[in-house]
Amino acid sequence: MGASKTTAFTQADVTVAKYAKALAHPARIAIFRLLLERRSCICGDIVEELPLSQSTVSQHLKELKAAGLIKGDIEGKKVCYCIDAQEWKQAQQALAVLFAGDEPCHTSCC
Amino acid sequence: MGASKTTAFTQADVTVAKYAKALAHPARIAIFRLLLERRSCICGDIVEELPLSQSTVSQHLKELKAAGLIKGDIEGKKVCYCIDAQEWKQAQQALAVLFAGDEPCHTSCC
DNA sequence: TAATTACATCGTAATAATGCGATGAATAAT
DNA sequence: ATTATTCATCGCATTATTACGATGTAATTA
Repeated sequence: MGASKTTAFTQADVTVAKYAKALAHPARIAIFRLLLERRSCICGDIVEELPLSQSTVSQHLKELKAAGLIKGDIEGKKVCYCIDAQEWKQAQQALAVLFAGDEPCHTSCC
Repeated sequence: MGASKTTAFTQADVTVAKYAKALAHPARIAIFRLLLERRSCICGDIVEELPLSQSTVSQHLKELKAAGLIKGDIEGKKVCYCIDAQEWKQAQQALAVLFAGDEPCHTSCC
């Protein structure tokens, strides 16, 4: 196969997995960090920060945009990317389920 | 290609991406949630909770184990899985970088 | 010992992801 | 108008992921 059985899972699990998948690549993490650090939006300067070709970076940006995590506004001939604050808050809340209990395992086995 | 250029990225970014990748599937999210809820370890009861075959679940467990997020201890003929508390704390810290600034974008473009 | 149970692994098939060069579209500069 | 810049998209090759049945392994049970 190769396609995940998204039908049979919880909507919440699918959502969390979607966000995790969007961040499941070093390049996309780097892009996201850039957009977090320089709170202001950046454009294709991202390409120069990454060891990837322009087309590859564009593709990673597309995936982040598909997940809803970032937005891209056209500014003349440049494009300005920034984090979608609302969606990112939703993502944080969805991911927060995994950060709940911080206590170790109490059973005998481990 | 198909292989990510892990060489040219920050070690931190590679690490975060590794954890995100491990959680980038609804089945693995479901497994992880199960291990969080029932704080005690579970074994192949996981298979009955998921709409996947035993071999597929075993593969997902393998990936979570490869990322270091869970451990599996053999108990007779059953195997007991649980979250690796130490590694999970490291993962939380690594992922926390993305949860830093919660202020919206201040520039003109968005 | 033989049969059963609980998992892991192998083999296979289908799909997705990664990366890049080439091309295209739109705006800015000359 | 022509050229250059910025970015997106297409096409291709390569590798990774997902899924499952079949098989193997180790421990338990009959």
